[in-house]
Amino acid sequence: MTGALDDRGAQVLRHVVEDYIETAEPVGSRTISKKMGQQLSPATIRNIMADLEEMGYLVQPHTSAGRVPTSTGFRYYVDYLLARRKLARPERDQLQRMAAGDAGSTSADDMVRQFSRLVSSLSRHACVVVVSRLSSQPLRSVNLMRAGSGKVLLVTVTQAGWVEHRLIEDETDLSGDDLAAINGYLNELAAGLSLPQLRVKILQEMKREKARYDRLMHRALLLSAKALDEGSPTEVYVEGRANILEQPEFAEDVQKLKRILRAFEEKSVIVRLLDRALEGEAIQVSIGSENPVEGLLDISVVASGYRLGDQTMGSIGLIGPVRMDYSRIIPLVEYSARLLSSAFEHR
Amino acid sequence: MTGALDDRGAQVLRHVVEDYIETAEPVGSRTISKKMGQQLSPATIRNIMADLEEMGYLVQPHTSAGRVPTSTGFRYYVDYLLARRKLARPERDQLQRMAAGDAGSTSADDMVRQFSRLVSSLSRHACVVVVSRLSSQPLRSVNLMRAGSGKVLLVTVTQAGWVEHRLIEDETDLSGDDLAAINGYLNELAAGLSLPQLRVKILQEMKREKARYDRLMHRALLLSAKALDEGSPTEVYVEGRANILEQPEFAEDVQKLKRILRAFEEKSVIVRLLDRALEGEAIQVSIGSENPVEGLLDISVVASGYRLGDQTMGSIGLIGPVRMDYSRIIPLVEYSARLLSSAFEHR
DNA sequence: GTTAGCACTCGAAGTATGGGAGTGCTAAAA
DNA sequence: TTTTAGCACTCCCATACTTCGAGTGCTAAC
Repeated sequence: MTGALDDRGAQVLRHVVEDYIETAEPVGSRTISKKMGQQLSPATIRNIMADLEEMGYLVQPHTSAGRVPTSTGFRYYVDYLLARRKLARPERDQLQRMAAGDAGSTSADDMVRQFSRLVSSLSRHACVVVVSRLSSQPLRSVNLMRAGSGKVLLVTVTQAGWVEHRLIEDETDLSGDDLAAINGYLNELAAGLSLPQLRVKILQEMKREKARYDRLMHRALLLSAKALDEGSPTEVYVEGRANILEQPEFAEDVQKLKRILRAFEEKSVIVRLLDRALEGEAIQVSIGSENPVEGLLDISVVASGYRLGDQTMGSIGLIGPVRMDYSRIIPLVEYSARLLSSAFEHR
Repeated sequence: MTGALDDRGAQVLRHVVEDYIETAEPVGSRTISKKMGQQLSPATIRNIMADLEEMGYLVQPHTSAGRVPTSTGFRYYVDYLLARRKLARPERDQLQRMAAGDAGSTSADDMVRQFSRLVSSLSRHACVVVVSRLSSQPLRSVNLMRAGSGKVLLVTVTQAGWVEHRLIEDETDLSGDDLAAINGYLNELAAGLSLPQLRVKILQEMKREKARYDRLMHRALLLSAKALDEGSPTEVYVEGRANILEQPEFAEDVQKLKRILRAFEEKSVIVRLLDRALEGEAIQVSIGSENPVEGLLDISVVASGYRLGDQTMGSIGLIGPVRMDYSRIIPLVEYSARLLSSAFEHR
């Protein structure tokens, strides 16, 4: 199976894929012949298609139906045949406005949510944004606040504007003045560090402070160390789930639909779908059976990491049917990822 | 239409509703006759059912099919015929553990999310929790933090443990010491007040400070006043959307399904569905056509407000098909609302 | 190597057909 | 007067059968 393709075979495959993307129906030889300007008769096309089938790029749902591309077929198309369309001007403008314009007064959180919603509506697929390496970002400020008797809240703000808070249990209540003093001290320590770095620093300081017997500061360090042990959770934003319903292939088969929507309820599954994209910055396309979640054979994921500074910080992806319009979706995701990167950069 | 029901009619209606809830199929006279211990023959039941139909409590999908309760029928059932089952012990225990046990170390946010998820899985419907009157809660502490050049973050923690933050634009950068001073001052002002109250107080103070020409404090007040102008957003938690798919009546009709899932994407729609429950503490049942969102004729909402202190703070609701098991769902929602109230009380 | 021609396949859509669940009505029984 | 047995009737549903057409594979001619 799966031999090399000559140019003609490739062109036929391309047309089959593109027609199938458009119509969601099996494609016949006559259609392809027409699409190729009748250089070749349907009969010839049939021969070529039979070859393509033998090589594993196409299948027939049943004898005497047209052909449908397999995952392998789509993969070949995406890797070698795809004519990348540039993103349309108005879409680019919309995205840019959303990513940059609001940056001023919107929290990072809201910005991502709105951005993801826009991408989902532009693509007419479900859009997922994962924010995962929060803890590796350098901090802008750190603050302990009172949050009830026996409880203190540690609020951290990263330089990119992500706010995070965690509750710490603490038997002895600290006075407002104490907290203020601690905060001053903590912020000095934290300047420019990431959370794990801060944690290390705090542990070092604790040894020194122990010697100095400054009870208050020791207490501060103890508290923060406790909070930082946990590590940051991964944030996941999903918008446009309902777009899945627009796909004719799912509207017919409620079982598939169920599986997919159930999967969307579980954060961890979504993260798993996208986490390959976290590796690098390049765009990742997982087609049908290729994707890392078993049981979701009917969906594709187009995702890309985005970075902050010099490391990837999360990923943005579109989830739709295998039959998605990659030539439009891939540039869209690429551009969106780049925009996200720069939006965080310029905060 | 819609006359009074004698006892026999009511009993028949009750059985029709209950059977329909169980089977999702039109109910015939023979079935009812059996259910009632054959005190009455099918023929008699038929007469009664014909009456019930005339009064608007039942309909026939077509001649020679059984009957299905109308919204009016369900309404009558809920108002007068419902035998309220008590919540099963293990379910109560689970809920209690979730609401109380975690209260210590979990943020209010997470607690609500997990609680809602549990309620959804117990009920096998979609569970929504709305947190809307955040701003009326008394504050525990307030804090300004640096959040980038020209930006300051105002973090507020309410006594019930809700954390909120808002970004404020601010041209001149304040030093750490300045912020500390401001925070001390703000916290003194804020003690025991709710956000709007704090806002009023700040505006008062601004007048006085102007006279005193204390530039720093004036600046602090200006910042906070700006942030507080906006009012708190309403938080919405939805869990278990996919449960909708389990209902046979929706699995068949993809159009309905689409409408419902689309509605779930829009926060404002969900809030609208539940906001009747915000009025008081009593349980609210909106059946089919009764519910405030047009176009969602096939779903029912069972919701109840929950309170913090002496006023309702939000609501919790279950959303499912009209044919939901009210006798189980109503006590579940009631109990959940009460638990939420007390969970917030004891923070 | 390409193509016209043709028999063949198979699903989709349309058309009987019988069975059954359930009804309404009537007339007799209680 | 209320209840019930009896019965004709209605209409959905499942099944089977037919037709239609899109599309194929193969063969033989170009």
